[in-house]
Amino acid sequence: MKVFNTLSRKKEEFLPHGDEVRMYVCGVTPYADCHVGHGMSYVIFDVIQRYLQFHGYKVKYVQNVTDIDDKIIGRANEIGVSTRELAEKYTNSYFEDMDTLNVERADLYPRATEEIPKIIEVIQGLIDKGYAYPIQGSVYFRVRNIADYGKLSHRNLESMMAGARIDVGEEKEHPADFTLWKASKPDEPSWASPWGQGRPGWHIECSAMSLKYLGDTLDIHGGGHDLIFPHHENEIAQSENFTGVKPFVKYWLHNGLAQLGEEKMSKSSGKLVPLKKALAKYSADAFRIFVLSSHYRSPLTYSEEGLEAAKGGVERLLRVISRDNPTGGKGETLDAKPYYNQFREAMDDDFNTPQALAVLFDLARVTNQAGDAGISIDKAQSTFLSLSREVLGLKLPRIIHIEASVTIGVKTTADATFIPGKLIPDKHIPNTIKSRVICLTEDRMKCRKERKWQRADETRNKLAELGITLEDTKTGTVVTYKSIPSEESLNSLMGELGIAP
RNA sequence: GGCGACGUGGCCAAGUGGUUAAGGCGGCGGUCUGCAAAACCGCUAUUCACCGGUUCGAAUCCGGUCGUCGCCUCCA
Repeated sequence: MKVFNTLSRKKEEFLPHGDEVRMYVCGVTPYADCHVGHGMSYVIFDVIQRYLQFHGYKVKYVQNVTDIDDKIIGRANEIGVSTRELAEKYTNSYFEDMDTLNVERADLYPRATEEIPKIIEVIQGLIDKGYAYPIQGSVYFRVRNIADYGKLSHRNLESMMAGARIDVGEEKEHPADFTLWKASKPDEPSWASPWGQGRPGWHIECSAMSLKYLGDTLDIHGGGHDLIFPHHENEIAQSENFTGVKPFVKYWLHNGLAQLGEEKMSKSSGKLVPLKKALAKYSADAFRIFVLSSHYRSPLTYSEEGLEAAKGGVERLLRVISRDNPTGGKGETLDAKPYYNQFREAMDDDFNTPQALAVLFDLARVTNQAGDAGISIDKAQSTFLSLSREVLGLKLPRIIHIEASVTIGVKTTADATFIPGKLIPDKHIPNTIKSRVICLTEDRMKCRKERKWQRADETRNKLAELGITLEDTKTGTVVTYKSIPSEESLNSLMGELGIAP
């Protein structure tokens, strides 16, 4: 298995140093709702984590929550709540979104505010070794002493100075020195430290938490491409010089950023789409397919067209697993092994999910072909499900067929409650609605039997207008709810057709 | 200014030296169907931004041009 390492800018053979992969991914600063860029990033690392497990690795996955920083303080003051309340609210919102997206929980979500002792320990250690210095209640990292500073972002101090965009803090020895501990103002949340009341700087909590929970060397450290500098660069400086152990991280993985139009999606630019908004309109499966159909290191331009395309793809996948296995067929069974192998090969090559998806769609086609030809597809379907659900984290709910009745001599399979774009679980459809729809469906079955095509088509069209599609198959009619209609609308339709409720 | 990434069919997107350039969405034609839908079949890039070069051979390597984006400041 090969992964692209930002540090070497090369694909490298993935060799974790223990029997457990230690993985750390930068989490959120909970001061606002997530946008689709966050969704993209966490879906990607979710798939990476899932694939590692699928591959047979044990994974210990830690993700931080930076629940104290300038933005949290600013926002909390703005709306008049405590920083704790604000962070709590948006941390919950984050988990809500992750659950919607079917993102598996990390093993641990340490909070910055709960790790102050470890943070102080690391800062003190750095001071003791001469890598940091306190001034007026704050502590700064002394970048100049680090020979290999810039190795991750592939830049050096001189070229950074040439950019001339670095603030020259009066207190700092060098403009590139960064804050480890920030002296607090009287009205700000603060913690006691050897340097006075204050709070952690931005980068230090990740070093402290990863060292505490995963040890001196991580196998994987992930995050958005925008974190390479300064965040991850500074983490390396802090961690390696505190522990004296190199490397701090074996493999640095960075995902490309979500873009809106031609620009990067970010809170500061205001160019963003809230994740909740996207997920109100599109299913988690559609979102995941959208994200995974481009390579994780490439930027991804968010668009409704893209989501629509993904939605269409989900529908195909959904139908494959919802097919009945042909019975009384030729006794042959479709062998999905070659597709399984190709899928693994794609994922082994730096998590090439677009390629893996292509394999899945190929498997979808041959499965449908086989099903049409009366060849057994149950093995293919289970391979298909395992790859799409376990590895890609798709939900792919099976369209369920419920035997409604056989009153008219034709097997009626009603129900089916899922739509590819947006999921409506069966249990969310009221029985009063279901019974009316079944009634209408049975009436239509009768019409079809009596060759009253016009009336049958009319029922189908009217139901379609109400968000319910009917598909006639050899074994019956499959009903799919794309939205839940009102009882009145169904009553009036039944009235028009002269059907007693 | 420094560093980096990218430019593949109508849209999205794999492929990075050698079979007919994956896959999805969309479109067109067909099979099936009472008609649809779904599924399946066929067609939809002689060509990979442009110009040169290396090579027996390049979308893939090198040089240049144009265009887009990212980081260098908070950011997944």
